[in-house]
Amino acid sequence: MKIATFNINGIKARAEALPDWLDEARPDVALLQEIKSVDDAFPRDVFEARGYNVETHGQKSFNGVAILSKLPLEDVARGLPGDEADEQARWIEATVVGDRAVRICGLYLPNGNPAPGPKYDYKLAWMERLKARAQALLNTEEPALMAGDYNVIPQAEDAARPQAWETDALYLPETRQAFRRVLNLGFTDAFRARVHGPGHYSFWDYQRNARERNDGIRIDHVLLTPQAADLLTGCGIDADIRDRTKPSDHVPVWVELDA
DNA sequence: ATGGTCGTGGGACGA
Repeated sequence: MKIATFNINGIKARAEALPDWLDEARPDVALLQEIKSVDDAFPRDVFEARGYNVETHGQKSFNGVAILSKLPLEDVARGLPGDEADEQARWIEATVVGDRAVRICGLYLPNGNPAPGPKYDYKLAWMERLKARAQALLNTEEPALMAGDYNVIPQAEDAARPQAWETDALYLPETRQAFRRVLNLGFTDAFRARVHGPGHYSFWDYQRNARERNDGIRIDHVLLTPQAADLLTGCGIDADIRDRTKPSDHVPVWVELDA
């Protein structure tokens, strides 16, 4: 089962690039972030025509997440638990039934800039709620994963110029600590389990020719429960997608599970 | 130090 996460930065703007990537990469499951669309405006027919089941959790103009799956989706849930007043569409999860059932969560973690400030407070509070959901997933002792745009640069090796991010909400010590607290519950960063060293990024800013200079950061992650990590057979970043016509500023990150 | 680029929606705001 191939599962990919992709921050598409607007479904309308990716009307060509997203289907093209799906046809090439052929993921069984694609977790999308920043669809920037309400549910009714999401072009689900484009994906249903390719054999995908479509579940969205949209919002007008901003945020918004979705799951595309060639396998049946069960028990779909929208919204990260822990704050009934939170109206931002940043979390969707479902059980994907292949050879085995896998609980799959798609997330768009708040950016948090500028820090300090209310947006950074929201980011840290959101990460606390994430930790609670993560612990609940572990407690099931079933294969599960949480994948998406974490807006977290975990370590210096995950940025081409880490010094440039020192005061940024994506790399502040408190941000990285909150991310480690989730990992330390018992999750595996799928990419780092298989690929070591610097130079592997999932985001390049549109500005300052960041892609041409490979001035990137690795902020899109797939975190696996131990039972999912047992099934891990591959992981990759489709960096070349960033060089296509009208690309997102993020690229897909994928895992292959024996499930 | 500043501004540089996108997307949404049709003006700012978010990233």
